[in-house]
Amino acid sequence: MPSIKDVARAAGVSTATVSRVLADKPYVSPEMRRRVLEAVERLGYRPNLVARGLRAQQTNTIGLLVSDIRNPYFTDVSRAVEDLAYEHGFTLFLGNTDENPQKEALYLQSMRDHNVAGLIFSPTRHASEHFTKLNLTIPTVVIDRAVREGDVDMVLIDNIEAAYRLTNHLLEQGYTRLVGLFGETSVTGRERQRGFEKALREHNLAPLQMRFLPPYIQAGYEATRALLQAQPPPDAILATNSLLLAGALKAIREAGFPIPEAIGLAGFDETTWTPLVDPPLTVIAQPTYEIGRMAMRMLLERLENPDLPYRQVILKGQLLVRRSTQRRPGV
Amino acid sequence: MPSIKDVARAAGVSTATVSRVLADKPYVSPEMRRRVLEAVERLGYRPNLVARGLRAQQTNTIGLLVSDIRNPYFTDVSRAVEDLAYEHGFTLFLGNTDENPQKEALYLQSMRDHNVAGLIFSPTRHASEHFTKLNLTIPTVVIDRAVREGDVDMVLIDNIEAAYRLTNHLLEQGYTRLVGLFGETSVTGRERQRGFEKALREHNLAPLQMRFLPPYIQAGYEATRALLQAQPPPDAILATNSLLLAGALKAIREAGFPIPEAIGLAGFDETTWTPLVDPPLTVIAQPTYEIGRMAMRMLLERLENPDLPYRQVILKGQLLVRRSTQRRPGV
DNA sequence: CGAAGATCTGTAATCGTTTACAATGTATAT
DNA sequence: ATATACATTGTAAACGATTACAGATCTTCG
Repeated sequence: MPSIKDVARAAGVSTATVSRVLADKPYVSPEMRRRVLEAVERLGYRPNLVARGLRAQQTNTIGLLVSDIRNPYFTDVSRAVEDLAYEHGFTLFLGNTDENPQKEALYLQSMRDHNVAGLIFSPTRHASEHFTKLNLTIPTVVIDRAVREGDVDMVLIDNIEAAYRLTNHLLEQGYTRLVGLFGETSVTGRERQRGFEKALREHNLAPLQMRFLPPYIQAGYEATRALLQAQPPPDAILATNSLLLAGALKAIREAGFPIPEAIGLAGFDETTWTPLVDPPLTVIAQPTYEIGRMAMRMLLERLENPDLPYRQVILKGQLLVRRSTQRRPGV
Repeated sequence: MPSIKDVARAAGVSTATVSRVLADKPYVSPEMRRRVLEAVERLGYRPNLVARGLRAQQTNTIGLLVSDIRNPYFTDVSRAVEDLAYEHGFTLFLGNTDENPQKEALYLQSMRDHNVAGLIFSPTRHASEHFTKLNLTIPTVVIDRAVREGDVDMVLIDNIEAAYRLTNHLLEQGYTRLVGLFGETSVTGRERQRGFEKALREHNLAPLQMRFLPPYIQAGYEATRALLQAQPPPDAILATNSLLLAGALKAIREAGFPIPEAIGLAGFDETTWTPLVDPPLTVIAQPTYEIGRMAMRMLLERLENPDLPYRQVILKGQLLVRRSTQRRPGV
């Protein structure tokens, strides 16, 4: 692997000149430029980004920390972040925190140790104290979950409103014995619960049951299975992420309750399968790609201009009504 | 951010001693060790990985290059890779190549420029010549697609056999007018086609149609829509990845053909939704997590011991028979 | 013609580590 | 007591880039 010294020697110039040519600095004669470029070409020289990162005290990398890349929401977000990062010459560090504060802390450490230029991050519910210390140093955009302390930009959706809207839709369809399944690990779950309860309260109803669950299909499945045993059973289930939703669907199917007649099912997050299952599912679609894009754009802007005021962008989810909740009122 | 010099000063020792303590080298007196650790603790010192990477001429990073992280296959693989990387103190660079040889080449460059310790990589069909040059330098494990040249380890599944098995299953169920949808961008598609044709040939049948398509749901949807217009229409469709499979399902649904009676549907890749759609889909499940784990394990072993002979691990897919192909023969 | 300024190039310091080597002191063997 | 080995610590040179500074040359203009 040739270094800048090799190029300098081959071109018969100093390393300073090579560096200047490559950085397109002024005050380089055409002749020197020609010779340097020729040598670069001939040797196949590529600047060592590690060395550059050390000297410049900043790298062209950004860290993306999510709870689990397999969650379709984060898959899409990551893809958007990567696209924009690629376009701007940044490389992406990826980490899964599994909603584990300790893992989160270790990854935050690691990102700082690698001297990333910026961070896009979905913090766990008890965002580690490590985080608040860190975001003073590293420009950070928080996604998916609001965070109180710390100077950060945020990209969120209005969870309360979205859950409220979805719940209202169920109520309008005539469902009355509602059950809510929420994620237990992030504030997102809490917020969606608030929207759920608010809608019920306005209809003078109370939730039949509410469960806070870890983000696994299995958890949604087991909880739903248990809930369906109740007398009377719920007549609608709202699952606030795609994993719980998949689990709920599986349980309802197995128990043999016809959807949407005996029981309505609605949830969060549009995925490949929500329109393909039987029946197609009513969901709140989050603009995942747009969230990722916006987060990365805000990060780039802050890197450009660190004195920008901190911003909080709230995007709106979209209600996609499908057959899983299409029951005539009063049936 | 304190550097090793600050620690040295605070502890009243040289930087060499600090480094030795932190690296657990022998020949350090207990007293020095105590003082250094105390200073490290007090200052909150963390070694700068960029500087270390420069000096050591190797980093604790590895690159993961896939065509699209949103493909559930790669999502799962990446998660497995990340898990193992995390356990071993490696950080992951992620890149999407979009099956675009130019993007692939740029990312390979970038990974080398960052001096990654190793690479896990699913090459496009015309793996860039850049790749063969590169893998002489960087230990590489190729996944999903076999590659002829270059010294690399590989983790694959036996695509010919898997497609053969799946096709045979369709034939045993009495389907005779088979259509195959294959990925056009990787050798994987070609191999699966070979297995498909082999099974048909052995039954003295010929494929009704074969299509090579880009890896998008939309592509599978449009192709299937067109194919269903034929007279006579196909009575079974085999789609060799989850995206084409989703598209095919959507098209068949819309056209109103009952599955599995009028038309059988089978494909590759187990996902969240394949057992949940109507009807549940027969697929070849690839051991995605195991593939990622194995790839990372092989990479770690090679980093440990560069002189290992190159290995090719072939895992077997699992045939999951579900309702979408369950037709009594002769109906 | 000479001074001032602009242009071009190189020397050497620097970023934060690790480590070869040298220097010093201490214990052990003869 | 002397030679030898070993233990402990520090000095300084790398790793590969960028850049402040200075020196050299060339223009320009009064």
